[in-house]
Amino acid sequence: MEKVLLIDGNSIMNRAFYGIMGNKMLTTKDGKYTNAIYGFLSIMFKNMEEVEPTYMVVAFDSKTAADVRKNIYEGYKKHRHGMPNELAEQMPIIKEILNAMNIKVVELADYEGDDILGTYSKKFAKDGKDVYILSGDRDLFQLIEDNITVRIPRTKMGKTETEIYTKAKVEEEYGLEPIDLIEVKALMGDSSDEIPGVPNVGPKTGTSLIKQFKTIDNLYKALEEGTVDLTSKLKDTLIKNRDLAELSRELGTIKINAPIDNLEEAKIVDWDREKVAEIFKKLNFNRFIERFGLNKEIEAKTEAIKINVKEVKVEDIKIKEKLIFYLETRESNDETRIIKKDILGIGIYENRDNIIYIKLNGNEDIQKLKEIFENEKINKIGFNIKEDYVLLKEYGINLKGIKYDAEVAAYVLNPTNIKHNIKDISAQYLDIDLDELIPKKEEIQLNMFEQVKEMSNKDEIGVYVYALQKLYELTMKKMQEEGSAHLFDDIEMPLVKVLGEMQYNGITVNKAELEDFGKELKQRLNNVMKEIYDLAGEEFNINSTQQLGKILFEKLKLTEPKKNKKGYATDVETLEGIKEEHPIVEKVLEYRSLVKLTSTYVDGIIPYINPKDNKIHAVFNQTITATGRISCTDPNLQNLPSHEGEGKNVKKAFKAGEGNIFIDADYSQIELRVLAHIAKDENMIKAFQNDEDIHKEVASKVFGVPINRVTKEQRSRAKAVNFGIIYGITAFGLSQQLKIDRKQSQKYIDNYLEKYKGIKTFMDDIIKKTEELGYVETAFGRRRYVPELKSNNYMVRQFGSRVAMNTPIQGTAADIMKIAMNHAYDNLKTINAKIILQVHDELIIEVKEEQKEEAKKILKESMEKAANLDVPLKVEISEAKTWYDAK
DNA sequence: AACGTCACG
DNA sequence: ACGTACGTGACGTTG
Repeated sequence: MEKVLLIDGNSIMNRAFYGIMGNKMLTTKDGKYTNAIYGFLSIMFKNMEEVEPTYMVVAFDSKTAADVRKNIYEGYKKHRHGMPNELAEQMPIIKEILNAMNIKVVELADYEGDDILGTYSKKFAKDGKDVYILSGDRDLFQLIEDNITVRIPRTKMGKTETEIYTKAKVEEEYGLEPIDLIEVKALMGDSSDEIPGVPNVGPKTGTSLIKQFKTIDNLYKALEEGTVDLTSKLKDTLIKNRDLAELSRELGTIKINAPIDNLEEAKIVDWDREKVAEIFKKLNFNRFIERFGLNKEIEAKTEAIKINVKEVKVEDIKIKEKLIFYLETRESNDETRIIKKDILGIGIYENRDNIIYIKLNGNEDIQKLKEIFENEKINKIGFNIKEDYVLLKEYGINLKGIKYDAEVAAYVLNPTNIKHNIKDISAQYLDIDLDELIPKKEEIQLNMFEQVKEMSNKDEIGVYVYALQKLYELTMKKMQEEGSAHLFDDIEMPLVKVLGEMQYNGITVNKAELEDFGKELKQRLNNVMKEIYDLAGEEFNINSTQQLGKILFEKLKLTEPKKNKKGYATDVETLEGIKEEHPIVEKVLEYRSLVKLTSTYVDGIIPYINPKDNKIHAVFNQTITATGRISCTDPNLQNLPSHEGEGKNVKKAFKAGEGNIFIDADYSQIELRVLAHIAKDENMIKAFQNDEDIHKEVASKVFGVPINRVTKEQRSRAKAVNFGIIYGITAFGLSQQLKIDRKQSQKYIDNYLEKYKGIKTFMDDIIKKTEELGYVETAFGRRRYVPELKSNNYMVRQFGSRVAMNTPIQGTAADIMKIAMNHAYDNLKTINAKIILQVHDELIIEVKEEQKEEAKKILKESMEKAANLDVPLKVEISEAKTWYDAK
């Protein structure tokens, strides 16, 4: 007899997610969860082997399926929380796999998975087939008949077993026929689905009633006739709750009338093996690939895109309009270099049939490409071109015509993606595993006879330029579709060379001065350390928060703060709170600030001073932050001390070169101005148009005092509120910041949003919009996806809404600064002034003293005209010989 | 590798 | 009843 396997998709995915593969969280290379998919397939394959079906259906709940029963009874599955994201993201993939296997997947708007299975099972059974239902849910037992069985997977000692429920087994276990289970459930209810049932009737009473009366209709008929021998209490409850019983029966009855006609569609046919192989490969399901012999399909696919790389001599290269290139490099130990790499060769994509590799033997060969690199008309297309720019600059070559950078493109498409190499980006956007296209190195060596030594990776480089070309086509199109082409072409790509310049230019640091400062700090550090040991009565590692916590809170018994996750909290805030209790606390704070200074800002920075030019060439990253800001590393010059008295001295060692001077330009209140503009808030726009002190202005409105009566204290509180607004304010956050109670801070917020109505509207609207679209945008079309807003975790959702509020503000400000940098770079070229640093709203250039006035004018104008907002952009300018003195 | 801490906008 | 302001990078300790 023909056999039918019906699978409860949601139930089995759930089982697989939570239990069956639970101990190891399987993920793909890019961190996507696959454990439920893997578990589902394992269970499915096992059951296919055991059942040997000729028909198969997998049923899933549609999003709105439960609504039908909810309309009957609003409590139905009311508190059922949605599946966790880690599981939800696996659902579309399992469906994709089933489709590739040509297994019938059914999802119907008004029917839950159970109803679909119910309908199929009855229809197939009527057709004379043996039906096997695979589910983790015992509710399905009501469907069991002579030729319908239910199979429940169970884990036992790490092994998956199947429990088989036939009609006989149900009768043995429940003492009832399967169909009777509907009636029992109607009486006893079901807490997991939130089916009410009759109060005080549990499985025992329910079962015995149904054994006696068979159905609840019979039961009630008997009750009406008074021919029942039950306790009066039970009789009363049953009579009183007849509605509930009948309602529960309706809810708990699996429907068998879903609109399904064509059973033949469920007939098993061959897989689309190529598709299945591709998906398994992507998911790293190597055991399944092995088991089903899918290697052939995978090999066939990679064979189809085999890449032939031709080696060409540098003299023979001719490039007309675009250079799609990838530099082959090797680590260099030369301490005087900025990019510590040597160029070994270059890969160039001419067309699909001409993928070229050129071996470059030293500077002489590299210079032969100078004309091409410096020809502005030849569009440069590459990967992480900023580094190429600096590297080539060290070879005396000015890379021009930078058109497209795949890393930057990937960043524009999704700034929260943390992929920064061509392999990962290709895997993501092209669905190609570059490693598979690169021939194994051993093979090369076999064919290379004696030239093993200077072995080049020509094939690898060839694969990279092949991928580059593909990425170029695909991502440019994608950016156009998404409306971010302008951001990419006119803001991000021109910025590549500016950031390269900044790194190449560097900033002069007086090493001796910094070392002297370090010596002084270390002496003081020693003294403070001894004092702490004295006060503690023992030596310990003050850097260890654990040891420090023990000393402070166990040995010295200082008031223990509530804050502790793993041990005691010992951060500034906590220590400030117990400063009065013991003199050691103040010493610890001093120690901390001295350690920070020496380790991060003196000892941490000195190794980065280039011995050849006495400069630090910090790296400015363009593809890191979620909002579009630039970040800085090796070392980070964007967080040198500048508020705290002592630490500021570090900046004294940062000096303009001989005969030069720094010009420091600062955007005044750029984020609040951006907020005023995008929120179109009348009051705030007016304040900026009149060039008023915005914090004072806000204080006046929030505290209801005339502007000339605002106290310092009020202004400073208003300033904190302004910051809070930008971050996506919470009453708690503000209360912490201002050390006031929540009610008070809530009042400030309410007042603020009452006075600045436009901002209130903006905040509400942007959250709604972000939720709808799944992403939020800056004024220049930079997108940030905010999946957090769809989380089932309240905290995560709250975070998502703050992100939705903050990103357009911080991000638009970042966009404006980038535009300003591009303009400044272009406009300052004529007077040979160099941009050397950017600190988010601050830009520092270095220029010959004679040209400082002109430089100031150009810089100020470039920044103030960067964007045309409803409020003016204001820039404050200063000049100084050291960074310390700037501002 | 993750956490705590602290420096910046 | 829960645990919160946004965005970074670097250091040292600890597992």
